[in-house]
Amino acid sequence: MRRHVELLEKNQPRQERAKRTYEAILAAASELLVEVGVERISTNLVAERAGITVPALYRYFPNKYAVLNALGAALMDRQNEVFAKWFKAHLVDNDLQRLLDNIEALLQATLAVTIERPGGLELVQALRAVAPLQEVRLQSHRLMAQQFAEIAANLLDIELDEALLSRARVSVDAGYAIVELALEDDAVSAEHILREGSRMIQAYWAGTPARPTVS
Amino acid sequence: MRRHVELLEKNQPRQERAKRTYEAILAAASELLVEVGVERISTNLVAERAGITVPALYRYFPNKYAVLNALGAALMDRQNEVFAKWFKAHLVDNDLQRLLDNIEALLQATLAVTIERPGGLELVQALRAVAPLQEVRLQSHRLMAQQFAEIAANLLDIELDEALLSRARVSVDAGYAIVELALEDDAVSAEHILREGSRMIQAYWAGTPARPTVS
DNA sequence: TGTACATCAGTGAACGCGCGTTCACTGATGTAC
DNA sequence: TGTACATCAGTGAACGCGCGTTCACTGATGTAC
Repeated sequence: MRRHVELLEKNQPRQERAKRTYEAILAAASELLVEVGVERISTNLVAERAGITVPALYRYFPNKYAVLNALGAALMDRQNEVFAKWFKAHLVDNDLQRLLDNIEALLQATLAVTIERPGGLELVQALRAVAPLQEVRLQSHRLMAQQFAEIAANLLDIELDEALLSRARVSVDAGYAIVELALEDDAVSAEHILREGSRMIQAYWAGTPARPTVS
Repeated sequence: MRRHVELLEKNQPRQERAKRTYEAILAAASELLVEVGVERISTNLVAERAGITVPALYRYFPNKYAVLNALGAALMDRQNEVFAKWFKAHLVDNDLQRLLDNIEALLQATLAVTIERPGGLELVQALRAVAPLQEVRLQSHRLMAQQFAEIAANLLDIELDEALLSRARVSVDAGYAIVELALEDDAVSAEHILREGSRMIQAYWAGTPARPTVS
């Protein structure tokens, strides 16, 4: 029913000038995502804002979805990076509890990465709502859940089965829901929301059965 | 920056024929939300699918956002209704534990209501991503959080402060995140996700301090 | 170090199309008498 | 019970506009010699 949309980029920028153009396109798209929204953004608008003509944009991207895809992939990479750094910083002595104690820091860092660039929240919401872009976000969440589940299986000395993977995935998606909630509703306190959200995830994992230690 | 968009409906359908037309518009919009997505849906497309001409659509709605707003409001109403019915069914003997024990049923019912009509998931995602429609969803979530917090304050005999409200809101948004996850990723088992999600919310509330009973 | 030239990068102009929106109009409905 | 007629509902045609996309072209860059 829904036609396939090409998301791959076309020519890669080679010269210096081209790289600036490429970056200008991404920056312009970010701004417009905030100003006019996904449903109104267009290649014409992006090119104009970037200070280039439309055919110049077409040199690098086949359509607007490819532009948003590039932006989305970059954000997902940054989020995955935050996740990896967090493990590196707090995974010591094979201690799951220590990891859990620092979940609030993970949510805060994820929030920070998302608002760092203009249009971060709008981009995440667009990745959810626009079918051709959904896989970018889903893959990122699947990857994080997989990594989380592997580490948990390791620390708890239990098998990585579907139940554990579901647990991890629920945690990942709940974590992002909390970050998005903190960003999208001005009526709530972002600080309180992140704190409560991390408590929820902590409480959830506190009840995970570990293999009884043989002494 | 972002221009104001009129969401109010114009003329109300009065005659029988008009009501059929009105319903046909909503049904067509639902279908097209699935087929072409929010970013591609248009009044022209909706009118054509509904079997009417465009000016007939304009008789009832000022633009496509108003159509989506009407659909969204209807879905939010249904979700609020599910929430109210759930309380009615499981709130007995002032027992919070009993309520928590049945959270999975609430998630299942919410999921059922969302897939009941075509385009349910796509609509929820659109409500998130399209700025003029965001308030519909946010208001619904705020309302549920408020109701949940009031009941919890009552049952636990504690004060309804911002912390409790944050708790309730985090629970509500986590709940919807879980339902959406179950719907949007074919790679996961909806059943497992709902079960784990309800366990998470249960674990979260299990740690809520109640006022110590005076004996 | 200088420059010829192949390649890369970006432009101007044009196209057909679907969009949102409005108009004066015809036809359908339902009710007052 | 019948019908005149006020009101409601929907149409056909038209508009200007921004959209996506392509073309033959000019200009910029950088490197081989």
